[in-house]
Amino acid sequence: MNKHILDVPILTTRTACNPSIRPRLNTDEASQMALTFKAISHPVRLQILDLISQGDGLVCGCDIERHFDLTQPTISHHLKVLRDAGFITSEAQGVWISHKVNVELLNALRGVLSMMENGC
Amino acid sequence: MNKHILDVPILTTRTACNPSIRPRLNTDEASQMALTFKAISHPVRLQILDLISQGDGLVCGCDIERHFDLTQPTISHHLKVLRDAGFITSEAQGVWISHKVNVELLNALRGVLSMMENGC
DNA sequence: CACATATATAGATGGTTGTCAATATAGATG
DNA sequence: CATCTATATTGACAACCATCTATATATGTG
Repeated sequence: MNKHILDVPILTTRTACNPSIRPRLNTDEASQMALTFKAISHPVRLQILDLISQGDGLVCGCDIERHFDLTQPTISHHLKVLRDAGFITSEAQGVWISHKVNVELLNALRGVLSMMENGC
Repeated sequence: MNKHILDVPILTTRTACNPSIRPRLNTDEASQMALTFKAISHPVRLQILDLISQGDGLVCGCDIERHFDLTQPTISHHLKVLRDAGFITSEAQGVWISHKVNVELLNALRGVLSMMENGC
């Protein structure tokens, strides 16, 4: 039961240890998904997402900047990365712009991780 | 109800739009988590993880290489990244090394995403 | 023991990313 | 309208990353 599939006689010239596995993610899907994960693969962006998720749709850039030792353009850049990847939506409210988390995307990512757990 | 918290009189010199939000992730936690997400922020590594998750602990490197147009050292590198981040464990089984997915880590990541959804 | 196969390591290189300073835009208000 | 505040854009630079080629290690087999 703990033996490798190659313990079976090989007929082809090219060895095939476990020929039964097939990619479920095609290249395009995997690339898209990688871009999505990349957007939250930065400590500052994770913390920004953390902050925004607590704000009930009422968090502006200046609320965020206050928590970091980074310049305004850098925070603006990170917000853009999160927005472009679909993690947040931003809406102008007079002078400031309020941000909120896109719950659907986070939920979809949880589904992907779940698939990798089950193997099916 | 849809008004910003700054609609309240300001007493300090520095404006505070939404002073109530606080980071729940400290810098170390966020950095660690970012490294973890970074490991799956690459299309090839996502596809490798996908393949390994289907193999029931019986997938070797050669099973993986076959699915990509990449050299063996490159696949070996990606496997190392996944292993170092804790996504897979690898066990020598004679000539080959069989890989399996670390379900606990995937589950923990789902918990993080869940926290970002709820805001609590 | 010689050789084939699976995997790892080292070093080089081109591409991407995070950050900053400087500047621009645009809404609100005295 | 002049000014302040919030945000975006641009361009530069250093750090990091993915990939390759070449080579090494180690296990199994004739």
